[in-house]
Amino acid sequence: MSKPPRRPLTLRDVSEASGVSEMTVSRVLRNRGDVSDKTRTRVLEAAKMLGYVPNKIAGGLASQRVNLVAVIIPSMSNMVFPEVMMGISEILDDTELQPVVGLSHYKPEREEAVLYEMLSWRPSGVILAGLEHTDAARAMLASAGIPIVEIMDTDGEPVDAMVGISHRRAGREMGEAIVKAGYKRIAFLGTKMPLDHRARKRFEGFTQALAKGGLEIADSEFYAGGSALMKGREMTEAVLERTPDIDFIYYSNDMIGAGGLLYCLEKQLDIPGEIGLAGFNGVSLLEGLPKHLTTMDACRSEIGRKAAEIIAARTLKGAEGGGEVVTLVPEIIYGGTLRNPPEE
Amino acid sequence: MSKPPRRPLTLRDVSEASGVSEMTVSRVLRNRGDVSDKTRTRVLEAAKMLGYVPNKIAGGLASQRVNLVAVIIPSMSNMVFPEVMMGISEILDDTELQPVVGLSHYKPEREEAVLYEMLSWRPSGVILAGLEHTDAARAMLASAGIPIVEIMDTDGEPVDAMVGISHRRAGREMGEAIVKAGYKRIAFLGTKMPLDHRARKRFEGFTQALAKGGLEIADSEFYAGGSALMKGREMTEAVLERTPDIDFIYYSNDMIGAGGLLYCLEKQLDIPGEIGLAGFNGVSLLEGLPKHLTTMDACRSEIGRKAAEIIAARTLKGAEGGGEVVTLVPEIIYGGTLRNPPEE
DNA sequence: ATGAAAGCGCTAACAT
DNA sequence: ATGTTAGCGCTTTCAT
Repeated sequence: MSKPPRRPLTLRDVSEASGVSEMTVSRVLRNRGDVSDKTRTRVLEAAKMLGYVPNKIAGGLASQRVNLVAVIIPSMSNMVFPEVMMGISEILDDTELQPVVGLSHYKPEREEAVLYEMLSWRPSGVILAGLEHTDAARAMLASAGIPIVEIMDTDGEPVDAMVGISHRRAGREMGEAIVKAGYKRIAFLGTKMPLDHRARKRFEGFTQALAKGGLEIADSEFYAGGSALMKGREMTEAVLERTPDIDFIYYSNDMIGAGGLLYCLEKQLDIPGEIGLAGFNGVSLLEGLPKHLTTMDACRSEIGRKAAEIIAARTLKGAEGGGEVVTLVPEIIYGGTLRNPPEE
Repeated sequence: MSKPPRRPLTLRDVSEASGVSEMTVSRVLRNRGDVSDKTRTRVLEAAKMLGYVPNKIAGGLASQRVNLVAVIIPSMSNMVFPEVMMGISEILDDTELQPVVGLSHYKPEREEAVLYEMLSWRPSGVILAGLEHTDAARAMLASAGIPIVEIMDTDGEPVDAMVGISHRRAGREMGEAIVKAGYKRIAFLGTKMPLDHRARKRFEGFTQALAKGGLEIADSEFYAGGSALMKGREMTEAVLERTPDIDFIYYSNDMIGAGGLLYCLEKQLDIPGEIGLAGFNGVSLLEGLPKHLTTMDACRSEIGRKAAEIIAARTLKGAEGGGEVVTLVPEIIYGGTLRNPPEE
């Protein structure tokens, strides 16, 4: 029952309490170098008794190494980035590295500020979403002298390494499948986010595939904010009223897709005959809906894992590396809202 | 187009480039102390040109102050903690403080390890979920010498400050509302998590309220893992088959509640007449379902905001404080799945 | 308004 | 296996 110390404990305190030099205490606490079992035990006991917590600020300064990995993502609010985080943690949990997360809210200037802040902690590596950044951010990344992995998207030039999928291709493939299934009057529903480059690239790939099939987007609608499920429902209703002959709706994410699906089920529309639906992401959250939405897996946890592996390999194994490119290939997950192609 | 420096830049580099002492450069970069406009401009230009990023490791060691707030939560996977995080960020964004998140995965030992790791960075404060921790964790918290705010739950004794709701009371009030509405055969569906103390307390309060009304839980089911929406559906089906006279189901979270709601709608059950349903959390994610689930707001972002305010006030305004207790009172959100009490 | 010196708590490098 | 010394890059404090 000793009262809490006013001054935080230092190595010196443990050194004095155990009668061992600071250096040896440091070695014990870090499991580095040869220390006799007897000394080790004594030090550990003293440290525990005092309630000593090492000061990584001082340690980092002295060793010039900080086991932090900066992770910068746009948001936490739609489950895709939390899943990426889980993939990252899964790998880093087996190492000494620790992820530290920062949010950009899809704003490049904010991303730049967060990056600056994080780099000032001298992390061992940086993982950040997307290939589009401010010039200043790219400059900081390029001169940071640590592994940089840009994730999610591979349609562009990375500063260093990149891990992701081609969203252009993802949109194109879904477009091709829809065209092939014989749908003609196709609508697109998405988010109103000029800065969501990945959604934009999917949209581009999608329209491109339709064009190749001689089709154009028959209608489209974009939203911002609010409950995605409800927005999906509302936008679907709006589009179907405005353009009644729509026979397919491609949603830019599964959540609004689910809202649309629920709406169509309620209206007793024949899915996928009368109307087909598809989303994007493969959100397992939504398993359990009355009917499964056809969608495309964005390989989120795999992306997190690969990115973390690159950082870990270069940081810990001293592998030289640099410029790694990992392109994952998403596949359509058929869920019963996209009909089979007509027989030849 | 200068090539990236091998050695990270230091204050000295900026000092030399600008012809101003390190000390003055430091003052400019921190906006502290009097510096002439001329000097300031010169320093800022030099720093920008070189691409200098301050070293907070060194700064933190020298100043003995680190603007980090450690936040330890169980998980990111169910939207409740991300919402708490948003509340925290909302407040801290207006200050110099920065949140750093660690996850405990509902394991006390893991929480202890994460806490130790975070305390070793000497944060300005700690926010952590729940009042139940290992003895070692409580000891660390008690002797850390910084503001500690335990959040979510107020049914217990905090180490220092606490902000949350009484889950016991939340469960009791929902139980009372259900009893008052005249339901008699009441089931409970929840997660199989002995370490989720808040769910346990809600359950306790709930059974207590039923007991006061002369009722007992008629059936119950618990799940672990998997898609909550689907589990809600499956468990609802199981319970209704096993105990067909069930007239109310209380779900421990809105996600499984939504799954149950979708199942009941599909089976064309009369809600809330034939069967009533209620959840917990007030997840706006689910607005857009064909029928709204009656639930209870857990005040998540408000909890985050209040907790951050306590840390900010004590850290920045030097307010002495200590032991603040903020008890928020959640209210039932009626959504059409709980019938009105019978007329007297 | 600016500068010089000392030192934050730890670890690398070099003894012994 | 253990100890000693010299910083790591900044900020504090005290001068000027």
